[in-house]
Amino acid sequence: MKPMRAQGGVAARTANKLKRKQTILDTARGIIAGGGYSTFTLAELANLANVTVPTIHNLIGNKSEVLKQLVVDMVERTEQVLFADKFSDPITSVESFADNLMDLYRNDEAFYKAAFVVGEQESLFEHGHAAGIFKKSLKLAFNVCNEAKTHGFLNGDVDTQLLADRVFANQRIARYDWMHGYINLAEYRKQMICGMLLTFASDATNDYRPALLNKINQVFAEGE
Amino acid sequence: MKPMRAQGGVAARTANKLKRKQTILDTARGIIAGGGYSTFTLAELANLANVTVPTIHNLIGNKSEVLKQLVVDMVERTEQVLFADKFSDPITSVESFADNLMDLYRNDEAFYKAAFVVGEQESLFEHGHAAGIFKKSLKLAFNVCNEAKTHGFLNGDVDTQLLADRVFANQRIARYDWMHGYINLAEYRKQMICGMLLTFASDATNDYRPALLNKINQVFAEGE
DNA sequence: ATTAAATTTTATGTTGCATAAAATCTACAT
DNA sequence: ATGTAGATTTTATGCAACATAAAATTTAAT
Repeated sequence: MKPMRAQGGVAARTANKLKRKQTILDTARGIIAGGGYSTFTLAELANLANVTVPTIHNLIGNKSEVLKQLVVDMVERTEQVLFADKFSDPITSVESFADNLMDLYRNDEAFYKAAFVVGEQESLFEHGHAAGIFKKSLKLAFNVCNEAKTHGFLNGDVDTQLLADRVFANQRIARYDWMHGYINLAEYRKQMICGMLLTFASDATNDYRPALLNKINQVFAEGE
Repeated sequence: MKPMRAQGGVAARTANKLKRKQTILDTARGIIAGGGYSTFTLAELANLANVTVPTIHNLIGNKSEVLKQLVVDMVERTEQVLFADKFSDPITSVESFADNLMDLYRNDEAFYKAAFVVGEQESLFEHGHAAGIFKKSLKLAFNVCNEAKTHGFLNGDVDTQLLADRVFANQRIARYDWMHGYINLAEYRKQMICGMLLTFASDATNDYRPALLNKINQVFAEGE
């Protein structure tokens, strides 16, 4: 009869492998957070993670793959913020969204910043991806616009999709300026809130607009 | 008496130098327009321009310098569009600004796109630079907002600087999506116009707002 | 303890940017 | 016409970073 062949420790190995992989990714995260995208090299990563470069290739893949992992991780965390609280009014929605985001980013600002830069450079935020963060965020914006219309805050003179596009766009440009180091986190919050609320103001009822503009001017003046 | 020393042909040499330099830059422009930022290497540039890599270093500088020259050239051309026509009303101003920009970019779309990507990657659009394109564009937006207020199109319930910031931001995010290949030139125009006009609508008088919203919905629906 | 498979490392290749030093060219003065 | 100083280009080389084939080592089940 054919003897049983040794199998190697498959399950245990797999677990170890995952652990080592995680160590490498954590180290990568630290490098990116510390010195930004440009200082990140496989050689340094290997060094700090106490492995060699080919090991990184073996466990994770090429440089691009390593970066992709980090961005996916970042996006997953960010997406949790997207599940917004129940809608009451645009001002509350926008403000709580902004504050949730700030709470998240404040923890590890350098990393989030760098991860967004990497995601942009590696083209990981394509608008097309149905499952991507772009589509998800846009859908959230659409829902808020829709609710705002339903609850009588808006006249409905502007196409809901158009309004949602602009609300989201105003959030993105503020993030863009933050992630490129043009503005700090506080300024990001300011511009995001002002941009989104100003967009709502364009179609707000005459009753609701003053509250929006009031809030906008108040946020704009904060810390001046 | 000390004999006159040979001087070398200084003036003629300088002229030739400029001509060769221009040839290299034009070639670089072609490469960038053709294959984008990532395909651009000094070796290929040297090859296509019929010089060697050190010559490029000698005449222009390192890779970053070459790219910078291209971007400066692009910005100069773009800035000419910024000297807007005389103000009459926000809709006309925004539309003619958009059309001027489109006319410029349509000529050599691939190059302009690539140049913006390069400028971003080489950090040439810093917000801080007083003489930079950011400050100039923002100033233009401010002037238009100011005129709009003076001419009675706006209520003046929103701080002019805040309004200008948002008008400009809406233009930038549309450009961003275009230069990264997410949207085409026609969509860039659409989003730019809708974004800017919607911003004006937030503070528009009740008399003027319908015209704005009408225009916005019309532009949004174009080509659907 | 043995063993087969998984894993890591050594050694090497490739590409791209950069520059020192040698070779060449250029335009003027005679 | 030709020599020459100085400008310009090229040859030769170095360096840094990513990538991978093949050899050496480790691992866990038997």
